[in-house]
Amino acid sequence: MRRSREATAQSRERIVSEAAQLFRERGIEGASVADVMNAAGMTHGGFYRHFPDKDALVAAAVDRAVDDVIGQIDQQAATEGLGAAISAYVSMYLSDDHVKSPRYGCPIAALASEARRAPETTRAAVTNGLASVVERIGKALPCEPEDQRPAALAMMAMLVGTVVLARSTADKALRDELLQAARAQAIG
Amino acid sequence: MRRSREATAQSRERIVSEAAQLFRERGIEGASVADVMNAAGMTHGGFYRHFPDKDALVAAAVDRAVDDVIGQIDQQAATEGLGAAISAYVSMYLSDDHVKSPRYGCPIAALASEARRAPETTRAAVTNGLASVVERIGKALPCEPEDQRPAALAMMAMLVGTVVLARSTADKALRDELLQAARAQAIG
DNA sequence: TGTACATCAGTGAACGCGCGTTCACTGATGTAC
DNA sequence: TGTACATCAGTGAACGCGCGTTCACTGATGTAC
Repeated sequence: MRRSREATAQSRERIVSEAAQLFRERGIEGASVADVMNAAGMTHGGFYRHFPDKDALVAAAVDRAVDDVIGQIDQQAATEGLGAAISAYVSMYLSDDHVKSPRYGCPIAALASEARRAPETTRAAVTNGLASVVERIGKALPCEPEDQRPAALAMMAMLVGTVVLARSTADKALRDELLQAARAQAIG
Repeated sequence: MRRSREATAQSRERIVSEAAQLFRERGIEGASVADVMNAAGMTHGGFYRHFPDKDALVAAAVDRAVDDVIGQIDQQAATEGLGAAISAYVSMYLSDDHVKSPRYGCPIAALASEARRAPETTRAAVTNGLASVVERIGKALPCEPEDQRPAALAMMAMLVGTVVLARSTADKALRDELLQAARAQAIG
């Protein structure tokens, strides 16, 4: 049954949105096309009316996840200033909730090691997201302008590394220690 | 054809050794049992004479990779002291070679995001490796004893994060910037 | 030490399964007049 | 505005493929006497 243009656009929107969450939660290989379509309320066959293949969905989903994160930062920066927005971002990043729920969290921390073997479109989306966040962190750092970028890169590496390590270890105490150590370094 | 005890032990050794390399290079899901067995010079059927299933091989391979890394540090520490060993480790970690060749590099950076969804045995092997490296880094850091552990955790997070990010981005210039920023922060 | 037999490491075909993808089909939507 | 037809979003069965795993088989090794 053919759908209206609006309904078609909404379907695509649901597919991308669910994919952005499922890929972060289960990994790219861990979430199948059928999984995503079911989450979007459809069967798998219709997928190819929206995307040429799974790789195209992956790229769109990573783009979406990146846009969401950057959008949140920029929105808060517009009302409360960039410094407050970055502070909030770092606090969120190093929170228990973020470690526990990759679904709505940083796509880079969730997908980074799969991205290494992903097609160019996906790698480009990750690179773009990384560059955008680093740029905003840099501007918010209280140091000499020429030191902002390296400091922002090192900060981002520590954020990503902390969350990746906290998620990979089974030891709750070690997880807490990691988060606290990173907070001390990043905030205090 | 039955093999001698010695030949059997050598076969198992080759399987674990090749698995430790292939899993780091291609990921756990990216290297099949048949791939590992071929690399070890055998066909896939014989695998189950050595391991009950692939999960057991993954755990053994991660253990092996971790032991190799820790062994290198400890060996250098025995002759040149822990400080020199950790310095060399950090330099190696933040080198272009390490980013380019996960095959012989840090198993945590290579497998961390897959480890999150891996069985308990694999997670335990990763946790054990992380704890071992952090302990050694802590002892080598020139700060108050009570600050050594958090500083070591934050340092390890930055090392892992830098390499994970450098590997996931397609942008060579950004990769170089990441490594240089991390070196400046870690080494001084 | 030598012999007869049991063991088992490794082979290669076969299995079931889930995956990405294709396809014939349906029927509501969009378009042409 | 109404009608006739073409389009195409979504369904569900089917496909080929690679995976982890199983299994009958082979023949050298290990063991019992």
